[in-house]
Amino acid sequence: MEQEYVIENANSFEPKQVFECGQCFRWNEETDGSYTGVFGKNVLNVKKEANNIYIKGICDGDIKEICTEYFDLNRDYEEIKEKLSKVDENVATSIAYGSGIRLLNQDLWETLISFIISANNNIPRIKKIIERLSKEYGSPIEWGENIYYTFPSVGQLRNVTVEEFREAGLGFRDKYVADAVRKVVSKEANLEDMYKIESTEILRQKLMEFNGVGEKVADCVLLFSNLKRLDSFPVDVWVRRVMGELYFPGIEEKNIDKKEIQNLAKEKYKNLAGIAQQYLFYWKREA
DNA sequence: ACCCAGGGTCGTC
DNA sequence: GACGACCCTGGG
Repeated sequence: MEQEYVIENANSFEPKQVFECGQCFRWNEETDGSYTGVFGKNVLNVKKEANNIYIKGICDGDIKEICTEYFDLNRDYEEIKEKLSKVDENVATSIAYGSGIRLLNQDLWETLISFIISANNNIPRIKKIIERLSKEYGSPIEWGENIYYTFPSVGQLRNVTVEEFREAGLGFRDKYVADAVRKVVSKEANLEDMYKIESTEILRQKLMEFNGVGEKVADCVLLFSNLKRLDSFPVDVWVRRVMGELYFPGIEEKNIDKKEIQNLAKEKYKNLAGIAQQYLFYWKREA
């Protein structure tokens, strides 16, 4: 049954920014400017009018609880923006540009697989592949006249062959995803245990034990999944570009050491580096 | 037609 | 630590 939830005075919640800042792949814009997406066993539509957020859809539980968790509603983004704006003029500008960005609390398994697929790939194609996997192996959810599909669970992928992943369009990442499924099924890797690990660095190493997960993918999973390591600072081509322009003037992009970028980020943005990354990423990509 | 880049990682040297 | 290969797709 359809449920509804309204967030009033939502200053730090702009659907376009939340869903297009690169953290998620399953939210799509509707003709009216609202966004519809699938996460867990939920299908929701999110629309902003005046300064309110109107959410409706099919929920696997209480919509308010589910939204509070997923949309990170208990975190004070006003305070975060205030803190980060003080770092320097550059960040302040990027925050003014994407002041409605929030970090979603996404399922760890889905985030892990999604970002393995993201390697050396572009966003439209990543979205297509994930949609195809969901349709092929996920579970259907009916809402109105449409059928949506959940992201496939470990169990739903356990018998999928490398060849079948290749057919789904994963390209050379087919073997990585198949191996991740195998590791979790065989309990060689345990995702639940990862929540118990305190050190972001150790957790990062743990994630990198998955084939196809290097530093960048691990950092994205740390930041964008419900592991919620806000101190993680993924450096991709866009972030490298913007950080190079802002803090390493005159040096050619490819010559900037990635470690140096991350050290600088940690020093400047401290434990909010990941959120700063999102403001900078969105700013550079959109503007 | 051709090349290039895309939220990189891996194997090899 | 550097370097090329890698599936595939869209855009110049």
